[in-house]
Amino acid sequence: MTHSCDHHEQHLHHGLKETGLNRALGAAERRCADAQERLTPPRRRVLELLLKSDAPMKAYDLIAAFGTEGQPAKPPTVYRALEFLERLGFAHRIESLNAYVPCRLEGGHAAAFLICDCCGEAEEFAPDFAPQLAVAQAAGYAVRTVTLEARGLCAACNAT
Amino acid sequence: MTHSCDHHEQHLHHGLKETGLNRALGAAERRCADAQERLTPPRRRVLELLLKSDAPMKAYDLIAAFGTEGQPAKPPTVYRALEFLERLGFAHRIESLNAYVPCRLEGGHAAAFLICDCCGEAEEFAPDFAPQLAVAQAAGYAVRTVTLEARGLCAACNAT
DNA sequence: AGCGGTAGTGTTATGAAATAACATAACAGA
DNA sequence: TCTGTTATGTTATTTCATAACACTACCGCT
Repeated sequence: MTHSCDHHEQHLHHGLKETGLNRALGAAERRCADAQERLTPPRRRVLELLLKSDAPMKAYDLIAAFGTEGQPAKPPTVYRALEFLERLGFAHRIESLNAYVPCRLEGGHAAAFLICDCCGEAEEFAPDFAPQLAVAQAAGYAVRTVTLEARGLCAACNAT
Repeated sequence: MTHSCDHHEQHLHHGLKETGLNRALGAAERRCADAQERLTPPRRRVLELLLKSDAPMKAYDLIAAFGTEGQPAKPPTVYRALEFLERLGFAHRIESLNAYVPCRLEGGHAAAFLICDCCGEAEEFAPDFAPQLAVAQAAGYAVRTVTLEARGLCAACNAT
């Protein structure tokens, strides 16, 4: 993912290294087992790439990075893995960027993001959708999923 | 826009007919004049198509419907018009659908939608983002725009 | 072990969404 | 009228996503 600022260093998510990565992948394995789902090699690989990344990744970034020797994946391979990861709550799609991030939160799975238009970072937070759900209820809607994307400048980029 | 249900009749937004359409376009003209902007023919045409539609329209729906004698527009024509309409607050993009709707609200311009996955209708509402903005503030984010999209079933589709 | 169903993958091709780049035209102000 | 700016027309390309179909791996059954 690109970023137009020059102070990328100060930012929060630096992609996981060995230890944290293995822990996260292990946790995913376990949650798959619990759900009677399989974290197959391509799915695991895509999750790994997302976890390693500092910022949201585009589908074609993942496609390019997929192979360990530089060979790209075929698009459906990655899109199918992303679909799975989203379904299990391991990843989220950021609609306004056409990009994907690994889920950084524990329990809940409604997705909400603070997205920095300068450095490209996307910070996930646990949203409180109470007022919006009240509106939905008043309108008779049965809500299945809610996503919220707030665009602006992160603290570091705003300071510069 | 497509819809999978068979009770499309009961729904709320039926696209504007002559009178309402002219009123809405006139209002847009006036707001442009106030803002020292120009509602040029292609911009006006795209806004007209959005206002007439029952449901969110895809960019290529607009491209196809643009010419009065069936000739399509060129993509940049429509995309530029949409960019303008969004900038002036006359239209919104629904990210999770890659589609556009005319703004149905008066004052505020943060966009929030209840989207029916069955019939394809998108109902705009005036969001109260207080809890989310509190989170943003705590994180030091300077928020520029917020969009919220709630997917589910509208009252009519849920009943069936 | 052998069988059959379901879920997952590989592959080719194509479709849908959006923009780059550059030429031309319309308009407002000096 | 000249000039800068904003908008449009046009060609081509890039980016994003999925359809369709053949093949394979795995699970539960008898």
